[in-house]
Amino acid sequence: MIETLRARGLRITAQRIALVEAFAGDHSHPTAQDLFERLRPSFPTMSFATVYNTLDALTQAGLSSTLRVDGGAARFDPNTAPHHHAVCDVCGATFDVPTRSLEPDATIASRVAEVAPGFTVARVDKTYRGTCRGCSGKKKKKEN
Amino acid sequence: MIETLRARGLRITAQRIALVEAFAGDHSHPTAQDLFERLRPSFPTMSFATVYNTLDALTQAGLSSTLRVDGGAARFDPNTAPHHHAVCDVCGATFDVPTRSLEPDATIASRVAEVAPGFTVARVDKTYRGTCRGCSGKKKKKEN
DNA sequence: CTGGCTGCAAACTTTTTGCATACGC
DNA sequence: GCGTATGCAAAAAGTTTGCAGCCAG
Repeated sequence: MIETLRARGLRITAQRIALVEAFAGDHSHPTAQDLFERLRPSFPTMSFATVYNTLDALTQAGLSSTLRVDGGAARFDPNTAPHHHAVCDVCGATFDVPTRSLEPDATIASRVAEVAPGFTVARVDKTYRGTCRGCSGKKKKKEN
Repeated sequence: MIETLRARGLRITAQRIALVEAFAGDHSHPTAQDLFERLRPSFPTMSFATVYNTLDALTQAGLSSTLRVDGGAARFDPNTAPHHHAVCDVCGATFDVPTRSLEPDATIASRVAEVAPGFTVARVDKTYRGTCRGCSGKKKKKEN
């Protein structure tokens, strides 16, 4: 990841290394706040601006994507393999669900064409909504 | 829509009637701000609190759903028929794409089960990302 | 050395909340 | 009249921005 950033001509700072180390293997889809708090102990001066700046750089390099489900904070995802997401309606837990491809098939393309002529579908995002094991039986919080 | 609210024991105020009239047939997926500005001329005292309050009531009654794509404001959708969305990466235009059902099939259920044992999939949300007719050729704004 | 990066704080946007008042039922 | 909705304002939450100084290349 660091190497990719370097190859893009970006500067490799101690903060960026720390953020990449905290983020790269994290499949919990952390928010900017999560990462900020995780990094604070080692970098007491770390600021939100730097967290967002670095996540933005990673996103533009294709090393991270942004997840926006329900209200609240954006969640960042370092998984670069094609995948969709399963999100628990109760606790918000989010799981990666691998898939062969994010590319639309002909059926989708034609169905979209019916309602939006001239629209080119580049990618299909799917979110499976439901209830995770720990939350089954519990009530849904809020639709939002 | 009004009748459904009444049936739920909610009060039918002039503001709610106005909001429902402005919102019900709107397939542009307006934000709270959009609706607020549309209603302001007729209700100069209309407040955001009331807009959110009423949209929340509609959502809980199943008459509206909330769309969160990319950053920025939530977008509200009065379409209660099963459908997915096509969103333009450039201008953010959003189209409804009808579908037979939002329920997961067996393939999806088993794939989710592999990564999230005990997760019950209730509903599948799909977002087709791409470029609309007017924006083809133009650059993508921002990944977010 | 030099421009991109950082840290800080302040601004901004969107949404929520508290509370007194108004009004549908 | 009772109790829910409203309007207003202030606060909360998340993200962006401006700018002076720092440091990786």
